[in-house]
Amino acid sequence: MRSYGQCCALAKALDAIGDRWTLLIVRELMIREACRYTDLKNGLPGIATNLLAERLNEMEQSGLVTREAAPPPVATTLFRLTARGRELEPAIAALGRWGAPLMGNPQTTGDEFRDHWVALPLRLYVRDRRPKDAPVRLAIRAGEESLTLETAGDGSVRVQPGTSERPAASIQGPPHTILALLTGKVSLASARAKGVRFEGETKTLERFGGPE
Amino acid sequence: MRSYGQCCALAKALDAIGDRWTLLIVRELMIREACRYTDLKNGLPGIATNLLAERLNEMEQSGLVTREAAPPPVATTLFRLTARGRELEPAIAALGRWGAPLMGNPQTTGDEFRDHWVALPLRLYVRDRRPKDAPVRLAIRAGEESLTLETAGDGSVRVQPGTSERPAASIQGPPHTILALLTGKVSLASARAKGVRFEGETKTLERFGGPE
DNA sequence: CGGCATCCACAGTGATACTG
DNA sequence: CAGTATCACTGTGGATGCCG
Repeated sequence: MRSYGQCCALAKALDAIGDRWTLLIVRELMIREACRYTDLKNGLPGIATNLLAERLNEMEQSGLVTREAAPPPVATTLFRLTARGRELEPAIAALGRWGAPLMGNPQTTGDEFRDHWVALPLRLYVRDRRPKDAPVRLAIRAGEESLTLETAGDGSVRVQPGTSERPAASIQGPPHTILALLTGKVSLASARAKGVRFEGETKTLERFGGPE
Repeated sequence: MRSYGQCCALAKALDAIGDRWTLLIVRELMIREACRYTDLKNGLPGIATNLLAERLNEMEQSGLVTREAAPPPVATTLFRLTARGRELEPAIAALGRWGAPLMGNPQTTGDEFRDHWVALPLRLYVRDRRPKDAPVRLAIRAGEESLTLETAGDGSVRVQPGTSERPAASIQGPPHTILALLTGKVSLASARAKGVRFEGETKTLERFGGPE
């Protein structure tokens, strides 16, 4: 994109990440840590393959992304965010908070949905209300996506792709109902009515909540 | 712009404000409160007039901006942010923080600069370290722009365009040196060496600082 | 002068096809 | 799998014109 050519921090940020698709690529890499080209393409429905390639090159140039050749078992290139790229998290959180009211039901809007997208709001909005208690691990199966949520000890939670070993509890169901349950927007009873299956100590659930 | 068509809060936010120039228009309105078309055009060097008109229409449609006919002394349309538009402040702050390291010296980069732009970082980054003390008003003349900075009582500061009545102190000089002085990045002595003139109680200055 | 609308050259985008 | 190539289309920037 053309630079705005303005000596302003916001304009400079937009010069770097204001291009179409760029912030969504950051979103994918923030969720998945290391991605193959094809993972990115699947996680970004609607992107043209030439644009994805072009953006990845630009983002590598500007120090947001690194490209590494994975050893034989994988034998492909992996894309990762750099530290500088991960520093976009507060901006993405703020934009996501602002954009949340604009989301409609994907059934009626026809919007694309990917189960793994729920990892981002989980990471950004779910708080550990008792950070000093013993750490807890939660197994989540949101749609077809398996995630592990664990308390980080500072009030935040870590969300990793994959299944967990010996979780304190497990939740399975539609992604956005799981999110609503863990941020305290719906009760366990009404989440169950919407298809959520919860196994384990109920009071594990009380440990989690939304912001503030 | 085309919608991403994704059921994701970030994608929805970008659908609304991801267009080129849109966030910079929000920046202008956040600094100036009420703007004429021409004020916006002057504050956004490089924008084509048709694009400014088009963006303002889109932003009015999507509820970010209102247009009001000012009464006879002014006799022109004024553009303002709606409450929803002002809610973008955290996102703009986060992006600005991220973009700040990318700013170079406008002398060498050839970037455009407007004195009033400094009001945004002043408002976002300058903190009142003793919110419980009596409120204080500071007269600032950054380049050719007159601003009033006053403590809000909650640790933040308000920054308004225009001159102040009976300020506790006054600062005059190059915009970014004034910003560096008020966020505590440079001492009064070295700010003076860079062309800042400060009048009033020196300890007024100690009341202010950057984030954290 | 303030607030656009119109026109044009060109850069960015999206769909598809093709390749090592 | 990880792209590159092609091409129609849309968005952008610059200039200019119009109207109260």
